[in-house]
Amino acid sequence: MELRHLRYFLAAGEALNFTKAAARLRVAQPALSRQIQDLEHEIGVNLLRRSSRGVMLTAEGKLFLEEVREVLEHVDESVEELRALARGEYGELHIGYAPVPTTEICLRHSQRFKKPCHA
Amino acid sequence: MELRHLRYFLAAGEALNFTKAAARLRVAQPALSRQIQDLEHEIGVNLLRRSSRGVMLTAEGKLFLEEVREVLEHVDESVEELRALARGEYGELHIGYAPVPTTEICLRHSQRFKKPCHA
DNA sequence: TAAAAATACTCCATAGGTATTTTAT
DNA sequence: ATAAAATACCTATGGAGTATTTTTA
Repeated sequence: MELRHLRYFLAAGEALNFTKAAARLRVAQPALSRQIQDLEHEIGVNLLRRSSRGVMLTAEGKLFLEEVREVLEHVDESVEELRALARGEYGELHIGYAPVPTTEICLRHSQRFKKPCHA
Repeated sequence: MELRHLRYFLAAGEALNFTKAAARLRVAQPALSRQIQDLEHEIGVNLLRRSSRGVMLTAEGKLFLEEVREVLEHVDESVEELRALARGEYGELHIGYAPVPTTEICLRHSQRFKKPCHA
């Protein structure tokens, strides 16, 4: 299982229509269909009920859709948090030596530090 | 980004040695190296510091490793929960009609229902 | 020089595309 | 007859393997 399977399932579970979901994902409809078939086979559970009028979520599909939303959000948030840390906007501040300590020293390092300055 | 990148990073971040991590993942060492390079390029952050003695996590890498652990655990748990639901071991129980209702009716449906039976 | 990671290249598995068929309304 | 999903088949991207080079304790 890869994030692709989860992203595709999320799109299909929201659109409730493979053709529209595929368009939103910018892939062809059969590609989406097969990825979701593969996902269902791998986990061994039917997530969607197909018909010529579209798609319905099964009870299992409803549960999994919520989990998938959380997982994908968690991934996105983690990456954003990581980039913010790398830009130095966020994280712990370690000051070992501060001549004539004032709050100015803290402000020099970050606009967004969370803990109160004890320097 | 795919789960493969996260799984590989987790293995490398735990083993702190690409060769050993690759062995654990049952892939060749260059395959692991390239996937992690790709991951670092995609998110634009160095996660590991390489040396001929092995690997160190950067501050960013430490943070991300924790998030990745949670994400992968969440995925695993979701799938297990889903399979349990499909096996009928878990989930809500809806009874619309129950002639001569007794607790026996509830037990017939599930060994593991969580809510008390109100039938 | 030994141990580990990176690079070069080759191959192939599979994701994705197009065309078509099946299905249900 | 129409709209949607499934199937068949083909192509090609990129993931993974082997061999080799680079790097640094």
